[in-house]
Formats: sequence, structure tokens, C-alpha cells
Amino acid sequence: MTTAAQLRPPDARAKLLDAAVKVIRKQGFTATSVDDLCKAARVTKGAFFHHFESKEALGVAAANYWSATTSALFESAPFHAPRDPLHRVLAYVDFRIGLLNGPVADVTCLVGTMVQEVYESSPHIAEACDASISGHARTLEADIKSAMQLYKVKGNWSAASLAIHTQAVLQGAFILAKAKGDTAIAIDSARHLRRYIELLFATKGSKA
Amino acid sequence: MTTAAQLRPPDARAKLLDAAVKVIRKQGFTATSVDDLCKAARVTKGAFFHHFESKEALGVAAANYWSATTSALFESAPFHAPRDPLHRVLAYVDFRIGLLNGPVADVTCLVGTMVQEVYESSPHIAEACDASISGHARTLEADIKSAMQLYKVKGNWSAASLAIHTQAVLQGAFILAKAKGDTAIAIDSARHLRRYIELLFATKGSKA
DNA sequence: GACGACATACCAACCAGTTGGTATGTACCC
DNA sequence: GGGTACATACCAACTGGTTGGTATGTCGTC
Repeated sequence: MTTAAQLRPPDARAKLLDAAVKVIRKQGFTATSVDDLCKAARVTKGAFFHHFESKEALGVAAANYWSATTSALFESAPFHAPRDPLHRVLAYVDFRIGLLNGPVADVTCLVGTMVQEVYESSPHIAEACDASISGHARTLEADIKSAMQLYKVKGNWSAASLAIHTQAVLQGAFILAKAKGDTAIAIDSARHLRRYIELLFATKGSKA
Repeated sequence: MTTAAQLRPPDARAKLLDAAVKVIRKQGFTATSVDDLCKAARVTKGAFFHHFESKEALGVAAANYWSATTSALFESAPFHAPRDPLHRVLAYVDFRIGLLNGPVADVTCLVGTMVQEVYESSPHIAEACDASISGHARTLEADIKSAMQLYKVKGNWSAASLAIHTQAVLQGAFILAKAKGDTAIAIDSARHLRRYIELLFATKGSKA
């Protein structure tokens, strides 16, 4: 027979991670106190420091958790369907544009928010944030490379560089959205990104 | 006759504003305490609250101070020289790329950093940050518009939209630089931005 | 002698982190 | 299958230091 304890293993940890993503995206990492996190997760402070040896450790864990949940989302997303690798890249941008619907705090990037605050004070968190962004960018590289070959495009830029650039545009779009209090401006920037990719691969007039 | 007091009026205020720009770019707004600011400016807490009624008010003043100093820098910059408006826009991007040399904390944007942290908690600061970014973007609009006319370029994008997009790319580039601890990646993204603008205005093959 | 520009001393609230404890489960030996 | 030893998951109360902010005083100028 399964006991209650077996059904409810490290419960507080998962609740804290979920709360961290939600609260830190709204308030930022520094402005979020351990008590804030505990209250949001309905967990005591003792439980917090049982699972995380410091607030910084929670930050690292939250960045890794973010990486895991977002990569699961993107892996199962429909933008991988097109045969043409360029179409897959453009479909990725379209998918990101679709994700931009909703309140600003719900559509922005956890690790982009965090790294801006702690890049000088916490190398551990910064590293985890970099791994999240760079790792995500890397998932685009293969399609970009294939598209470059298929469309015979050669510039003084690499697939890796363009992949990273897409993330820069998205991160910047989040900042503008926060400044304006509206995601419309972020969508606009993402459309510029889409147009850029189209222009890069349309140099010989291949495809409309 | 000019007295010493006339030459050196509200001294502590100016020192605090300078310190704010320096310290907040490194630590972020929330992680920077009033005491940090006072220590960096070599000023007492009494002086701080004499000139600013709260930490939030300092944040608003710092954003406005940032707007003033940066717009002075850009107004006197050499990128306005070219006759061709498109060249002026590209020279602006080149100028921004040149500004990307140095330690990450010294080349990033104060208001981009701040707004990310306080967009939900302090509408006053967020507004001042938005005014700074949007105002700077607006200084590019005339040249972009002229270039669109000169090169007879028409897309489903406006000069204002492209101007804002340049700021999004730059802001995103700062985030990546912070994540990597290196401005090289930011320079790379700015070069993609330059290439995008070139492609937008090269649709008819006018200019090389 | 009033006023602006500071300095000093202080406060209540809040901060990250620690303490000593309980309840429950598990591993292993006999 | 019962007992010892240990591990895990959590909790309430507390601590020392820091926080933004205040109250009051001083000093030089007009």
C-alpha cells in the first residue's frame, strides 16, 4: 500500500521553484525575499533552507528549472514541422511572437531578468542564466545551418551568431515591453527579427 | 561677482547622481542601498534625504540625469556628419558599437537595467526609463524617415518602429553581455542590426 | 535671523540565515 | 518481526545585521 509520505516526496522544493519563477519574474531576484518565496509557496522558512543552502542556491536552481521547463515547451512545439529549415526558423520566431500574448510579467524571461541583476554579484546564478540562454540558442543552430546550405547563403556571420542574435532581440523586446507596460512593442521588434531573417535568406531571390 | 556658493551649488545632489549611475549599473537598483549611494558619493544620509524625498525619487532623478547626459553625448557625436541619411543611421550603429568597448558595467544602459527591476513596483521610475529610451529612439526617426524617402523604401514598418527596434537590439545585447561577462557578443548582435538596416535599404540595389 | 545645505543620531521593520526540534520513513542486523 | 541507527522533510522561534526613513541640530550665507 502506498503511504501519504510516498505520494508526497520533496514537495516543498517543487512548490518553491514554481513560486520562484512566478514571483521573481514580477519583482526581480533581489527584491524578492526568502519570506516572499515561502509565502507564495505556502512553505515555511525551515523548508526553504532545508532544500536550498542559500538564496543564491535557489537562484541557480530556479534558472536550471527554467531551462528544463522551457526546453520541454520548445521541444514539443509545432514549429519543427516544416520541411524547409528556413521555414522552421521563421516558424520559431512566429511561435515566440505567439507567446508574447498576455501580461508582461507572464511572458518575459526569468533568466534574462535575473542575470541583469546579479551578473556582478553572483557568478553562479549568472552562469546558470547564460547556460539557459546559450543552450536555447544552440537548439536553433542546426536549422539555421541547414537553411544556409539549402539557400546557399554565405555572409560574414555564422549560424551560431544568428542564433544568439535572435535571443538578444527577444531579450531586448522584453525590456521595452516592461518599459512601456505593453507587449505590443515586443511583438513589433520580433517582426523586425523575422524580416531580417527573411532578407538574409532572400539575397538571390530564391523563395518569394 | 560669482561667489563660491554660486559656483558650487547643490553639490551633494550632483555627486549622488553620479554615484547612482555608477553603482546602480553594477549592482542594480534594488541591491543598491541608500547607504551604498551615500558612501560612493561621500555624502551623509542627511544630505541624501535633503535632496531626494525617497529612494524611488532618486531613481527617477537618476533616469532623468541619464537621459540628459546621454543625449548630450549623442548630440555632439560625429555620426551626424554624413550627407546621406542612411549613412547617418549606419554611423549611429557604428558609434554604438564603438561605445561597447570596456568592462560590461561601464558600457551598459542604466535605464534598461532599472526598468527591468522596477516595472511592476515603481511606475514612476518605469515611466522615466521609458521616456529615456523612447526619447532616444525618437532622435533616430528623422534620419530613418529621410532615408526611406531617399531610397524609396516602403515596407509594412515605420521609421518609429525601426528606431525602437534598434534600442531593443541594443538592450538585448547588454543582457547577453552580462550573461557572458563579455561585450564581444553584444558587438556581434549590433553588427546584425547594422546588416538588417543595410538589407532594408538595399532592396532595389541602390548603393552597393 | 531666516533659509538652504548639510551632519549626527536614531528607529522600527525587515533581511538572510540558524537553532533546536518533531514526524516519518528506511536500512540493516539479529 | 522487532530493535537500533540513521536519513529525510519539515516547522516555529529566534538572531544579528541591514534597510529606508526621520528627528534634530549645526554652519555659513544673504
